Amino acid sequence: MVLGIFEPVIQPGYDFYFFSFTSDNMYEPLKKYIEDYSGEAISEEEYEMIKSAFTPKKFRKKQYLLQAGDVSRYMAFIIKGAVRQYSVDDKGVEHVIYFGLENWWAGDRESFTMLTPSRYNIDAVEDTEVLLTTYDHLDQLKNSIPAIGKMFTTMDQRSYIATQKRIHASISLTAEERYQELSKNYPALLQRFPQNMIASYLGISAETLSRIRKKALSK
Amino acid sequence: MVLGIFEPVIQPGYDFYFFSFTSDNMYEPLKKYIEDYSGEAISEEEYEMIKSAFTPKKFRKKQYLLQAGDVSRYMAFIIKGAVRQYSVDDKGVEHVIYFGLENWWAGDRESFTMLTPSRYNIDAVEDTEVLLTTYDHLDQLKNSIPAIGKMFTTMDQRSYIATQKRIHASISLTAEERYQELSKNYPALLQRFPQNMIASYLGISAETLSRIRKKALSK
DNA sequence: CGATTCTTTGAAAACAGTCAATCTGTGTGG
DNA sequence: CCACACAGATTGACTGTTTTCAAAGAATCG
Repeated sequence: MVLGIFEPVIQPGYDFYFFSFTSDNMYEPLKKYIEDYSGEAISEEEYEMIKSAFTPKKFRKKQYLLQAGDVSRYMAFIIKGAVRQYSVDDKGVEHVIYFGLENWWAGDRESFTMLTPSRYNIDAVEDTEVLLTTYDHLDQLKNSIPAIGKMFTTMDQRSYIATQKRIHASISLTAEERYQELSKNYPALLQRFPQNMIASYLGISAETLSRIRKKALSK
Repeated sequence: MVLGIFEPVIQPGYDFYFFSFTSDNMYEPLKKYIEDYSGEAISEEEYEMIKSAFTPKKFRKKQYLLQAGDVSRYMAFIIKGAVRQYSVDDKGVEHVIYFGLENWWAGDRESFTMLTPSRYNIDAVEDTEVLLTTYDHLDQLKNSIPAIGKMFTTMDQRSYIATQKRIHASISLTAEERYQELSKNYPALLQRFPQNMIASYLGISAETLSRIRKKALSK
C-alpha cells in the first residue's frame, strides 16, 4: 500500500488527505516510549535522529492505514486516536485481530519485515495522528542508537507473551470469561471501540456479546 | 523448577534420572539452526563457546521439563523427541498451547525472561534429548557472538508472526478449518502427538476432533 | 432532522461439549 | 507367551451454548 506520505501523488481509489502539522512536543510520547522500553535515556542528538526518521500524518476516521494485498511499508506510532487491524473472510465477515490506541504501534509486522502482501486491513476507528517510519529508517536507527534495538527486543518479547496469553485465553476460556479478562486488563478498549468490533476481537458474534453484557449487568 | 542438571541433588517429588551422554555431532543441529536463523556462519571458536554454554540432558516419556509454579530457568533446544506445553485449569482440564519437535525450542519465554513462576507445564511426550542453557549463558553468548543476537531477533519475529496467525485462525476459522490448516502446515504434529492433545491444541474436545476426522475421511 | 450505524431482543437451527459405553492397540507382569 | 490393565479413540444420546436471521430500538453524525 502507498500511504502517500513520501509520494507526491494521491493514489486513485484512496481517500487520503494531507494536513501539514508539527509541534515541538509531538515526538515526546515516542521518546518516552523508547526510554521506557529500552531502559535507557535518549540524548539530544539521538532525539534529533529519531525525529528525522519519523513523519507525522493524520488519518480520518474510517481511513485505511493499510489495505489487504498491499505491502505494509510503514510502521505507525500512534500519537492520538484509535485503529484496528482485521481480515475479511470469503463471506465478507471482518475479524479484528488487533486494537491500537495512543502509544501503541500499528502496522503488519509480517508484511513489514518480509515485504509480503498483507492479509490484513488497518483503519482508523477515530481521527488518528501517527508518526510513520520505514524499514530503512528503522534499520538505520537500530544501528546507530542502541536503545532502539533494546526497545524492539522488549517489544518483541512482550508482544510474543501477549499473543501467547491470548491464544491461551482463546482455547481455555469461555466467551464470557474472555470478555471479563478483556474488561479487566484493557478497560480502555471497551470505551473506545464499538461492541461489534470487540465481539469480533473476542471471536464471538455481536449478539452474543450483547447478551453477555446484559447478564453481567444483572449481577 | 529445578531441572537437576546443575544441581547435584534430585528434588523430592521429581522423577529425574541422569544419564551422561555426549557425542561429537550432537551439537550440530543447534549450530545449523543458529546459522539458518542468523544468516551467518559460526566459526570454530564460536562453536566451542556455544557447546560449553549448552548441556545435554535426556528426559523420559511423561517426565516434566517444567512444572507450573516453578520458574523456567532453562531454555531447551530439542535434539530428538517431542514435548508439549500446557496449562491445567480449575477443573483439572489440560490445555495444550505449544508442541515441540526436533530443532524447536522448549521453555516458557515469559517465565524465563521475567523470572516469574510459570503458568505452564512442559513434559516429554516421547523420550526426548535436549540441549539446555541458562539465561546467563545465553546473555553471554548474545554479547560475544553477533549471530546469536540475530538468531533471536529472527526467532522473535517468526514466533510473533506464528502466534498472530494462530490467533487469527482461532477467531476466524471453524474447528474443522483449523484442523485442516494444522494438517496442511504441520502434518508431523498429527503423527507424533495423540489426538486428545491435538484436540486440546485446537481448542476442541477429543470427541469433536474424532468426528471431524471421520467426516474428512469420507470425502 | 434524517440517515446511517450500532445495539438489543426473540426464536429457531447449527454446533460443540459432556457423559457413558465400547472398541482398539500397546505394553506389562505373571 | 498369554492375560490383563491402561491409554487412547470412537460412537451415540443428550445438553447447553453460540450462531443466524429478522426486526425493532437507540445512538451518532452530518
